[in-house]
Amino acid sequence: MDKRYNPIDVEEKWVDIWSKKVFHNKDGNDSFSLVIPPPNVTGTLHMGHSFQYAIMDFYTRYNHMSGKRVHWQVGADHAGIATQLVVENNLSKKGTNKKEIGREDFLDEVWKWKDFSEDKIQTQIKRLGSSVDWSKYRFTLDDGFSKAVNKAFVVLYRQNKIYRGYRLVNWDPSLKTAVSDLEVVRQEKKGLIWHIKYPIADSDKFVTVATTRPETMFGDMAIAVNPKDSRYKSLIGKYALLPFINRKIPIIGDNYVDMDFGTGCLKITPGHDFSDYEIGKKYALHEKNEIVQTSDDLDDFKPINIFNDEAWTNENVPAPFNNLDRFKARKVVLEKLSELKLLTKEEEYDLSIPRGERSNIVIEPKLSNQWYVKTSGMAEKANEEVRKGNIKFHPENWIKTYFNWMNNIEDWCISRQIWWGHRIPAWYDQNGNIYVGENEKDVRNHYKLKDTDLIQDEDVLDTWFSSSLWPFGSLGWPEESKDYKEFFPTSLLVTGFDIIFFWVARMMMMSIEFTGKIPFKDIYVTGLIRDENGQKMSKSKGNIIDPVDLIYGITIDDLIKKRTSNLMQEGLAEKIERKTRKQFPNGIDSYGTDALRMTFFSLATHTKDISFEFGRLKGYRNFCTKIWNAARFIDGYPNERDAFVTENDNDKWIYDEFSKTKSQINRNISDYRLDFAVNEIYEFFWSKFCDVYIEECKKSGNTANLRPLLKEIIYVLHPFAPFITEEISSLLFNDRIIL
RNA sequence: GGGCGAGUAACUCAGUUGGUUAGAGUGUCUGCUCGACACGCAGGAAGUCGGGAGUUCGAAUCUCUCCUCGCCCA
Repeated sequence: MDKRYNPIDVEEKWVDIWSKKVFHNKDGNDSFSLVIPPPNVTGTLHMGHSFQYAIMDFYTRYNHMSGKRVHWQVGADHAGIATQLVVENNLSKKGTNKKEIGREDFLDEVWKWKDFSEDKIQTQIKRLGSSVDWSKYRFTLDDGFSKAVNKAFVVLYRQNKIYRGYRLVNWDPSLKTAVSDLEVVRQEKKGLIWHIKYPIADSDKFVTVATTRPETMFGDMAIAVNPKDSRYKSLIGKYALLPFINRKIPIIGDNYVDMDFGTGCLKITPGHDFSDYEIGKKYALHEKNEIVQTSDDLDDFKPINIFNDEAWTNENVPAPFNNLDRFKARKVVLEKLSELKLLTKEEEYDLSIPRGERSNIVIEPKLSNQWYVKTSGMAEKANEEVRKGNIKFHPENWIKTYFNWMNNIEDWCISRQIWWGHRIPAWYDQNGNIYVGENEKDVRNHYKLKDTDLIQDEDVLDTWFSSSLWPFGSLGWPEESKDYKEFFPTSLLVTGFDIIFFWVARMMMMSIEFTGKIPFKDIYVTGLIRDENGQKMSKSKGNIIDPVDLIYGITIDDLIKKRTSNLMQEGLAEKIERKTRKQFPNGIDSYGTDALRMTFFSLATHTKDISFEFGRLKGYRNFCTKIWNAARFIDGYPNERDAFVTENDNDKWIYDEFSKTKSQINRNISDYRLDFAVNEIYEFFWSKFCDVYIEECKKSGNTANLRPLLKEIIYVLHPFAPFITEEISSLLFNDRIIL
């Protein structure tokens, strides 16, 4: 054995063996299963993935060693918008775009990218030693999974739990698709609010509204005031005239209006604001002969839309305001209002601007036809399981976050106007009638259509719709497959708190809906890995660390190359280079996978933000070397006995300590506290086994117990550090820990 | 506005549910090339546990309050 543990060769040897192996334990009594949160095929894996996979691998190996039948389901997610964007960027670098090459060729490009990315991801998962079952690999767009997705859609539709609706959605004008509430991020920003005078019809008076979005005035359909507001009480029932277009809009009284906000008069633009939409609906606002009217019949409600798909003003907006983008339109409106002396005030105001999480462009509420999942009933069933304790969060405090969202859940918009994804299994005839079925043949059968021309919906499903089926879909549902029967519900889900709403909650709802069972019993919620200063790792900050570079090490020049390539912003490269050189003057050392894993475990505390720390990584590399050297020392003694025999006080003491350590570790593992567990084994191995027991053995010459004890310890250590323990086991004991 | 969380050694963090002198890793200081290991060994320094008040025999831990930061939802 080498004097210093050299992880790379050892690890590559076991990676090769394990990636061909099926970790199963066919004859085990109990079963333990978990599904990988399928990584997006957008590129490569990051620290967060490695972190979670280390934890999943820990539990898989641990349960495997305790004799259970284990199954860790592996796969990848097509990640609709995200992947499509990557490929679109690649195309634009080549000087073309998706429109130019068309839907079919574009999808070919995406599939090529998927293969490329998938290959990298698989190599990475293997390199971490992950004990997944590669023979069961699934992709969310593979044939079987797509069947599950279609089936789910059709079943929900036929139970009236999916519907198509024309309403206001979050529209991303650059991607030209609807996105869900969760995909919109709010940005706090100082902005302006304007006071605008609208003439009152048949009068020489004015009413002044305050708005942050003057450009939407062409979509105004009412002015609302609080009925208790003495300033405006008398105006209720009268009409205002919309400047420039002279549309007559009613002044309505509604308690919704906050008297202290702005002027106390609110312009109501149902086609371009979510709250206004609700008010517009309440009064069923609709325009007839340039006059907006109210009604008691909801069917009359007809909001006015003033933007096209790219959020440029459309034909409902007169010249000179039409055919302008929103920001230009605002400018022109303000200028003209000012000329007419209708702009009375402009003041600073704190804005909360909605932006697309992927595109970063300002989201525009837009009226459109979309598909929705009715969530309220499903949410209630999921909540019930959580309340009863059948599904547990660890740390349990996340239950609050979960309920906070679930109790206010809204219907889920699941259609996206993109190309990469599961095409919505709905067809239309020439009259616009909707037919839903798993495929066209199924549709024709089910609806008894013969030669009717049918056109399939152009849209695809939200990626999270398919992901929500992952725990059972990946195991074979809707087929009653062997894996589904054996491993569903799964035992454990390991995932980040950031996708509790996106994914965890939705899996719960869908799983109960389709299988009648919960998808998992325990949820191990992890924090997010950040850099050493607690900063989020990102390309633009130039602080990304690739887990592979911690395993193999990387030179400073290569690291800089990695961090500064494909930067979106000019001038950033120099800054990143300076920072990187300062932090890693000599590049990054090789630490090996076991050290990285144990570092992750020690960082898996109950905190949300996890600062990734090199000091700790170094500490666990030292620990690996310590393990190696202890084994090397013990290897110098002959094999005298197979089992530990207590012969003296030293033996008794260490064996006691060992038992205590084991039971403590087992407790920590079932409590999902791997940080405690890894401390426990570290402390035992170093301070007790090495510093005291081995030293005493040396002194007394009673060394016969060293080998058998080491063997026992190596087994406890294995889920923490699988590579080094397996290597020592084969070197010293000619024995495989994982069979 | 509602909710959640953080503030403990120079740095990054634990503190397993109120119990002896508050812990770890890294860093730092002193001394060690002594037969496993300098990625080591032996020893050491280092903390008003964000501030204040309270409950208690006893508080980093419970209560109140204030300050500073962060996240999520509207």
